[in-house]
Amino acid sequence: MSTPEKKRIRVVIAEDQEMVLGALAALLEMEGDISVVAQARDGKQALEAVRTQRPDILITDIEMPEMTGLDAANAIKGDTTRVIVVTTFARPGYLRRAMEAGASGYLLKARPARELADAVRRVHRGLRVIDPELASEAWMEADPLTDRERQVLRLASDGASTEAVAKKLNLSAGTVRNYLSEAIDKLGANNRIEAARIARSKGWL
Amino acid sequence: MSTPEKKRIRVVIAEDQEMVLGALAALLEMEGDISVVAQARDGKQALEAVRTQRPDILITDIEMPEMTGLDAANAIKGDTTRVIVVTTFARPGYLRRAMEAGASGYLLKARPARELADAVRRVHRGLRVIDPELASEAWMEADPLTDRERQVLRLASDGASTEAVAKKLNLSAGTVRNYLSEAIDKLGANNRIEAARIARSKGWL
DNA sequence: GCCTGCGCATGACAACTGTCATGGGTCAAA
DNA sequence: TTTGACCCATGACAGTTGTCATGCGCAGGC
Repeated sequence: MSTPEKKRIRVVIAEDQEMVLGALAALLEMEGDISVVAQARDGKQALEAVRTQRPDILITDIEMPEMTGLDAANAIKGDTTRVIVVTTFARPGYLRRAMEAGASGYLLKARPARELADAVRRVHRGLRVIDPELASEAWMEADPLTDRERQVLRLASDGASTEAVAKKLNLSAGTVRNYLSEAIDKLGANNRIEAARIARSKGWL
Repeated sequence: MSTPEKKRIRVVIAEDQEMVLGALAALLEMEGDISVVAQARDGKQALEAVRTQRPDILITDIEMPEMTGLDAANAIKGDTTRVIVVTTFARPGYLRRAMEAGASGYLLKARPARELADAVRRVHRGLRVIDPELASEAWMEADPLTDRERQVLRLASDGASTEAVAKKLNLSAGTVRNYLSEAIDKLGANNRIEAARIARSKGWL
């Protein structure tokens, strides 16, 4: 082979679905200028891999066990390794948090496979890559919920009764009802179920 | 290359996330004995591809727009094309429905990437491939819900009030409450939210 | 220092939800 | 043809949920 043998872009991939992880790695390895130096199954593994491999780029999913990709991104903020978040979800809250965590890219799994390698190259060149679907301002919509409201809503949306939520958080039942009521109001919902659905769809839960 | 050039196993892949679709295709194309003859983004496209390409094997995701992978499997039941369902979810209801739809394989995306090609070969040889995690009898647990109960629960779990569900289904509010009550009882839940969560986790919703 | 936002609480009322008893109808299988 | 499963309905009751007014304490911004 007469490959010019320039230094390849060194990449670590984090993704909790083994099959997808392997497939994405195979995809990137096919590119002559990219090398996958480690594969991680969760956020913690991703962190370790970044610390030991010092890759140019970390490609990470968001929803993973142990530690989310967003938390991992936060942990390596300021590092020389740049982060590209690759996720299923077009949620404003996710994008916002990714940006706050210093990510250089936010790509949806709904995009064609070839865009991944492109994104790697662009980010390596110092550019930012935001999925076009998410690029508009509207997507940066701020999360209106307070921490407590979020906590309460999360538990309630798992099916816990007001009473059960109160016990778990050491609050009075009335207080829990107040928080839920506020959350429902802020989200323009009619009940806790709708509120949870809306919050989740925006990436606020 | 001195490839013996035997006939390759002809495969169609259906998966709604473009990036994953492309990556899986790349993964399989790397195998010398497998050829991806078409890529589908939803169940309808999968059906068309199977009709026109007459592949040996259809690899399909379940949750897709237009038509689920399970429905697609049902539609080509009896065909010479064998079906391997590849999904994120270890839900008994999904496995059961896949089997009833005549699928030859049920594989989780949590499995290593190399198992996909293995599964393709085994199924091509006439074998069945069921993910080990799903193989036990317990997973075949039957869905206790009636059609109406399922419908009502689904709508209610989206946040619709009893009244709203009743309107949508042209039922009286009381009837809806009865169905929900039965569903909650059958699933051992304490309220509609928990009931929906349980049903969903089993693949019954 | 004063205001604002947040956390937490209570009480009261109205609305919604879950349960139960009871009864009607259809349809398929035994 | 009888039984059983499913569909649909009503009414009544208790329990849960959502709303609102009101209040206290605490921290950060101005």
